[in-house]
Amino acid sequence: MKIGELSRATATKVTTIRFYEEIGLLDRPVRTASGRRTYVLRDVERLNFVRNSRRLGFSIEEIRSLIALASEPGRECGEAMAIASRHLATVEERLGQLTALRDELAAMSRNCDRQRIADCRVIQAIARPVA
Amino acid sequence: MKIGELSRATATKVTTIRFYEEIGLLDRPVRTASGRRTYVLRDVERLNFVRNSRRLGFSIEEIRSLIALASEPGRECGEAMAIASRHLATVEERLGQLTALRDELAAMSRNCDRQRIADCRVIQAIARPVA
DNA sequence: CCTACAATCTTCAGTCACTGTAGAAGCAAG
DNA sequence: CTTGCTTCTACAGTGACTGAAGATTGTAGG
Repeated sequence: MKIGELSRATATKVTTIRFYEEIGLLDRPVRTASGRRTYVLRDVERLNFVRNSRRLGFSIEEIRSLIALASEPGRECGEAMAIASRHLATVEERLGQLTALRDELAAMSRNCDRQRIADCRVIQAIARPVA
Repeated sequence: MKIGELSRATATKVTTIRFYEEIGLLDRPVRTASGRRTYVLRDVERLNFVRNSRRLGFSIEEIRSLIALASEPGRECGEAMAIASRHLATVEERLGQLTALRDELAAMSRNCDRQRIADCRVIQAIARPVA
């Protein structure tokens, strides 16, 4: 399996695959005589794991830890839980901030009825000093 | 007013103030004989405008546009509205994604009852191929 | 076999919005 | 005068990629 196939199989850009290898999220693959990377099923699985983790918002560092954990099937999974829970907490927090922000933006847009800039509620709302 | 005072007045790091000047969000201030930057009230207002915009998630480019608009009090504010509305739409979208993600993370954590890694629901959930 | 074109290779720079560092110089108080 | 704070410039680093330049290699059609 060549890099382009792995790319299509996982919906990941070729450059991103090489980048993941560079930073150690993927193992260095076997090369052909002419230097092309060749991959096997395990590489597809690993890359899917990485992509899913990123989609869920885990950082590269967190993914490194999750991979290390996943490779020790005998261990208890408390640490994996801890990583996921911490991440959930930051997502919850970000969600709260984003909701507040949405409300603020919505209020700005609602209150403005297309007057002149001098009276524009949007501009005024942004210009007022931070509380 | 020196840069340190402006920094305290707006809760903005000194390095960030210099950065905003560099990229043109703040005007180049008058310098003292020895080269120190001196600011006036208008600079505090401008910086507050920038900070508020960033807090609301507007990009540097959007802020550039908003500043340009704000400096033409006679114009109609439709364009400012458009920028805010577009931004609101992207925030709404991000909010939806983040909510879905939160639910997914929460489900992962809920279903895992601290078994061995080999059976860990968190690891399994991440490892499964993208739908 | 030749040619065209696609795929791959390495290396490096760019993105965004800052943040931090090093080393030098200015300034005020004790 | 010295101590310690602030400020100065210039540049490197962050995270997670993305893109481009320029060189090879592989492959399909003629």
